[in-house]
Amino acid sequence: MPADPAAPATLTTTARARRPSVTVHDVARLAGVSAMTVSRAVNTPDKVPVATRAKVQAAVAKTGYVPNLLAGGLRSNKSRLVAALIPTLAGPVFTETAQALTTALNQRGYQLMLGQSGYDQSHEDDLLGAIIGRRPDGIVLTGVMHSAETRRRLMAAGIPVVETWDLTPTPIDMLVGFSHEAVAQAVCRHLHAAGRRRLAVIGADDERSVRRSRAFVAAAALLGLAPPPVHQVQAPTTLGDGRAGLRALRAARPDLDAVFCSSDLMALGVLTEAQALGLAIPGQLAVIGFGDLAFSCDLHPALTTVRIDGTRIGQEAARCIIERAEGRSVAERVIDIGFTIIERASV
Amino acid sequence: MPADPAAPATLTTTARARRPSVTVHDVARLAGVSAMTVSRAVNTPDKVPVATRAKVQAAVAKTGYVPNLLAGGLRSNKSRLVAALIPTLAGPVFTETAQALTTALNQRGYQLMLGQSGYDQSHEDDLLGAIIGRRPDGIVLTGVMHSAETRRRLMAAGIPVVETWDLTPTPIDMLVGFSHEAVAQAVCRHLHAAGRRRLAVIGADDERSVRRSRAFVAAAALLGLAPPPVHQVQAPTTLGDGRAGLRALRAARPDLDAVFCSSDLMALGVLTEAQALGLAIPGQLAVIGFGDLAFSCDLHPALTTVRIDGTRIGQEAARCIIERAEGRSVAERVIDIGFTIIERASV
DNA sequence: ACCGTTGATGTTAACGATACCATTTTGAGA
DNA sequence: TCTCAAAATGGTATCGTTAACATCAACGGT
Repeated sequence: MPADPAAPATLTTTARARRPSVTVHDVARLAGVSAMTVSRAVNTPDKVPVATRAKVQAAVAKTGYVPNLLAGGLRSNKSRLVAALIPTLAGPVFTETAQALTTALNQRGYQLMLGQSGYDQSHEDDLLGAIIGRRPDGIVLTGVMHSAETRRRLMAAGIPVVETWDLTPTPIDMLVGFSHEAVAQAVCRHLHAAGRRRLAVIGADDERSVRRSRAFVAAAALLGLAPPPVHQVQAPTTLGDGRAGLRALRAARPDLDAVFCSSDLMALGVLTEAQALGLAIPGQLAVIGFGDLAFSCDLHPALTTVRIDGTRIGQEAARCIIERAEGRSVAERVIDIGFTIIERASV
Repeated sequence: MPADPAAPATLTTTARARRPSVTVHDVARLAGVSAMTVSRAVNTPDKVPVATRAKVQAAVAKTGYVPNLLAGGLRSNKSRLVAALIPTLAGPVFTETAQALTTALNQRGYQLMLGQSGYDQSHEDDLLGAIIGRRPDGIVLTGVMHSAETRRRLMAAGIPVVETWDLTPTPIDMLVGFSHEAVAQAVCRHLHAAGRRRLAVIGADDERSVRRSRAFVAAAALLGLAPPPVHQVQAPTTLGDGRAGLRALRAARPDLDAVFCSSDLMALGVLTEAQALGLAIPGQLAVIGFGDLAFSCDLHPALTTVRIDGTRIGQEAARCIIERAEGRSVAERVIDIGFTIIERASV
């Protein structure tokens, strides 16, 4: 016997039925006011007398009304959406910024939309189209290296843009970051001041890390030191890369006395390898990392590293975007948040 | 001399001017077709003959047209947006899933919207309102513990929901996860089989970690072992928590021979503290973690841990949501992805 | 030559909110 | 009591797209 086609559809997950949603008009009717008043009571409660506001709120509660932000955004040209384009979520570096960004935006009623550009450039344009199509009130980018095409579209879209984690004299629009060259210089001087002379670098192959490595080598030359060998690995960096890096560097130069690692994770790798090798730190080898991840202060020995205030980057970026989204102008288009060398036990 | 007020406004970031955007109609006019044909050529190229498609594509390229997805979403009731609610981005645990989710969704033309609920419950409802207001095609939740109010609103909204990282016989809608109880049991048996008898736990105070700790204690009882002491710390867990945890546990029970840590980060803390204390691992103490983070295989000694395939969780969740968003039904509403104990050197 | 089918395209209206302007009510001051 | 500005509220049109339906041409089969 065939199943009765008139039987009620099984409850197991059928296609989403278009359910008639509750609109401002439904609420308005129930509250005995106009749709416009409902809109005002919901979005700008201050502009509505308490009595009216109460009526509307009661109606909202009773109907379970949730404003359709697609409709509102379309009409008002304000989506309350902010997009962030990051290379990857895998590295721990950007999570702090993403976290701060999300929190700061949510507090002000904005949502964060996440896009991962990857370290390759191929899909960046598709992604950008999908993002611009949603008419975000702002876009946060990581880094400053972008294809000419990307820059052009971004500027053409007229959306506020904040570039982060880097510094450039020619930002697309706004910028919150710091100088990777200055970091490398400071680290090199710090190691030199600590009496280290035979330096080396373990860096990644992403744009910003490469610039740190290069600036480190240049700074060493300026200090009259032997050119530090650079061991370069593929981003995102891992603990294993640090271990392998130390092995490789020591194979070439057994007398190294300091290593600058492009991430704390790799520095932990160096610490680990040193322990396995029975190498004393900082006695025989100084190690300095980059990023000051949460765990770095608790390592043994505690890791000396460069602290970047990723939270502040996220907060400032959010502030810039919100200012602009709400029609105010931003005085400082370029914010250099600097960095700090945190001296612990590994140097 | 005061600045001339009549000088052209400085270019520094004024409020965003409403710029007349390019619409389907502009493209249609240029291509000599109707708006509807443009829409079809853009969204369902297969349904349009090549000649027409070419005309439209040329016009799109010339005008720089970017479809307004707010408008499209409003009309078609398909936003191509998926929201993810996670406790925090800070812990490394969920990043793998978020990464996989983003990638899988982007590939199919969906965007991920991120919301951080925090470990407190207070703002969860505001956040939920903002999310539902955007009419996402799906919502991905972390964990299954949600307020009755949250569950009610979610079900009322009629949006496909995937709960992740946990198992329950009564999901809101769909679920991709594994049993924390089963993990704890397996770990306990594993340690027992390795000859360990005086076990302990360092766990976090979040719902899922607490259940692992409890199940571990229950499993120990079943094996006739002394009740393992549980050291509980606040989520998100850190390396320092692991160090402090080991110190605290050893102060109470100096003869411990195995510790189950609720995260690899804490396990690394235990390893670090053991090294500082001169405790041999695994000789004097076995350590097993949870999560199999990227670094765990490269530690010294390499960390034995429980691998959860976070990437697979993200991919399956994306698949479930997309299936439903595109009107198909999902056969398996509950997917148990299981777990694996990765045996390395620390047990 | 006729008819029904398929494929290509166009027309109209609607999704749900808010900007803009018009109207009504309120209340302070003369 | 009257006037007038400010406050409160309402009506209408519109944001840009696509669902739904309508139209028309092309074509194969009888």
